Amino acid sequence: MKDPLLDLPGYSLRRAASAMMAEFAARIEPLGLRIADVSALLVIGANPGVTASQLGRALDIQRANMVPLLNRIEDAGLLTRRPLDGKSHSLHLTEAGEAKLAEARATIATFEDWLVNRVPPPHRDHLKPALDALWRD
Amino acid sequence: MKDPLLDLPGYSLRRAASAMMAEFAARIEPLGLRIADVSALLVIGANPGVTASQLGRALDIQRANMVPLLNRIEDAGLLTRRPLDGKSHSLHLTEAGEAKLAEARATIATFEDWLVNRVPPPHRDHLKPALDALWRD
DNA sequence: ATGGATTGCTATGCGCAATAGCCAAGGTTA
DNA sequence: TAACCTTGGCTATTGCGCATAGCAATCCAT
Repeated sequence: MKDPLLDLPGYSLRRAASAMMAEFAARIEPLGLRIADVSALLVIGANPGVTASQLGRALDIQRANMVPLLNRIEDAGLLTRRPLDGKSHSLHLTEAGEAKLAEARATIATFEDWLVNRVPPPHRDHLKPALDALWRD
Repeated sequence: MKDPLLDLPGYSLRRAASAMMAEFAARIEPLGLRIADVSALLVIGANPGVTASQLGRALDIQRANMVPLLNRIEDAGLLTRRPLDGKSHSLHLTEAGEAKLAEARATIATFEDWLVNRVPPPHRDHLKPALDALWRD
């Protein structure tokens, strides 16, 4: 069957992202985490005390959608919210959060290696710069 | 703020795909179509008479999810379902469907050019092969 | 002819994102 | 200081894409 979609870079991007997200979600699920959780843990871990809105801006997640995300990882005992000035809250990982983050980092490293190694060597080093040009301003 | 995500090719892939899909959805929305609709129209247009399940396999969309998709473009008068053998249906574009597909193709061409040209020339030709390696078997 | 596979479908749920609106707290300007 | 606008966190709702489970009818292979 003819498939005109196979000529479209945009379609390749869509399918590749979908496949890789499914793979990563499967690898991170045993840790009890979702993809969005992992991204939040990484940023909080690298920036203890960030506020929820700062985190949302970094992840490009709306304020409204940060709420259930932070609730979930707080309920899991990975995160504490501390009132900062009566309006903002600062976010910090608990010890369990730090431990979970360490596990996640190992999973991420393995996954990223696996992903990059799927790309044939001649193209490998071009993938990330090309992708970054598509979304970073 | 430190952002460890920016070093991860997988994250770049996720963000790039999200950004490009949003852009394409915005460009195709004036035609009254969604991204999934366009992919279906393209494949049906190139393969008149395909069955719904063949189409679903090409697009990697579950049978169950094909139903509302095909209903929608049929209700829009773009598609006819013809009984093929009492079990399968063959799919054909109507004249309106062909016309809409022609419009969509123009939008797609413009979009794909725009997308590819966002990638700096040194990386440009590597993007699609790299992406294809991530999802095509 | 029987059993297994396929087709199209309903129903339902999940994950992620978007919008509109609310209230309290901060910042800015008159 | 008072009025104003903005920001932060939140609720509630919606949409989209995708997944699973199950069903009835049909086709196919042994």
